[in-house]
Amino acid sequence: MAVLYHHPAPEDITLLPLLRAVADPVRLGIICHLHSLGEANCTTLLRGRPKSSMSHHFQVLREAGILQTRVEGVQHRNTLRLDVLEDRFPGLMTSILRECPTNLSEKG
Amino acid sequence: MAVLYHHPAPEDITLLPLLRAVADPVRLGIICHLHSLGEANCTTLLRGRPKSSMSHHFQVLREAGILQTRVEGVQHRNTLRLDVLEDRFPGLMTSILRECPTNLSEKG
DNA sequence: TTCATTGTTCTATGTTGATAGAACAAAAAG
DNA sequence: CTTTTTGTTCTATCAACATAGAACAATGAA
Repeated sequence: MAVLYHHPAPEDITLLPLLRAVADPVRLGIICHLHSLGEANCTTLLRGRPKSSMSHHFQVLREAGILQTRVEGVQHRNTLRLDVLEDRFPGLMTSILRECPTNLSEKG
Repeated sequence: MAVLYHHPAPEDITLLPLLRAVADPVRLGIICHLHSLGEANCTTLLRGRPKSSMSHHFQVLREAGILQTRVEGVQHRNTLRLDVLEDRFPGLMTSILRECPTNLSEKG
């Protein structure tokens, strides 16, 4: 897993890929959970889904510039890049996060 | 064309369909053009695309609550529902419209 | 009525992308 | 070294959706 993640620079984050990434129920869920948890690894957010699926979604979010991944031992910890996103597209993430269900623990 | 359009009520506009609708290059283009033109019919925004495709995209935008269509004679005039959207998802459309190319006439 | 314009509906096609199993890779623990 | 945990990569499959042609419907003009 000595994977070298590529996190796009702020200038390279563009609207369309970002909207595409966000326009998916699973990924929207990931975003909301990351927002409430602050940081989380892939396995934490599986809900019966296969790891390969989640890994895919994290990759999409990463390449869209929405989250960044930090390797710590065996785990890959993910965080939202809120500052960067707010700087790049003011108000966008805020308006999306506002729609997150308040009680995320209902399903885990 | 005595089509009865269904425009969802503000409460029935939900985030995921809205994001889905917006996460498409053609529809993003339509949105930007509508924003700069104020109002436009389908044919005005064709750029070599078949009418059926555009009609489809307008339908998606309409059902997502992004625009409303007003029939005037043979033409169907479309407008963004900015007030409703701003009320429902504050800041979202604003942050998207901010990314519209300033010179929309480059390609039409 | 006849024709032109506008846009929808129907249908088919093709492409993109989500899902998921299996094999693999890396790190830490035993 | 072996095992366990974590997550990626590869591959295949399936579903959703964009594209587009053709026929149709409605309005207005000639």
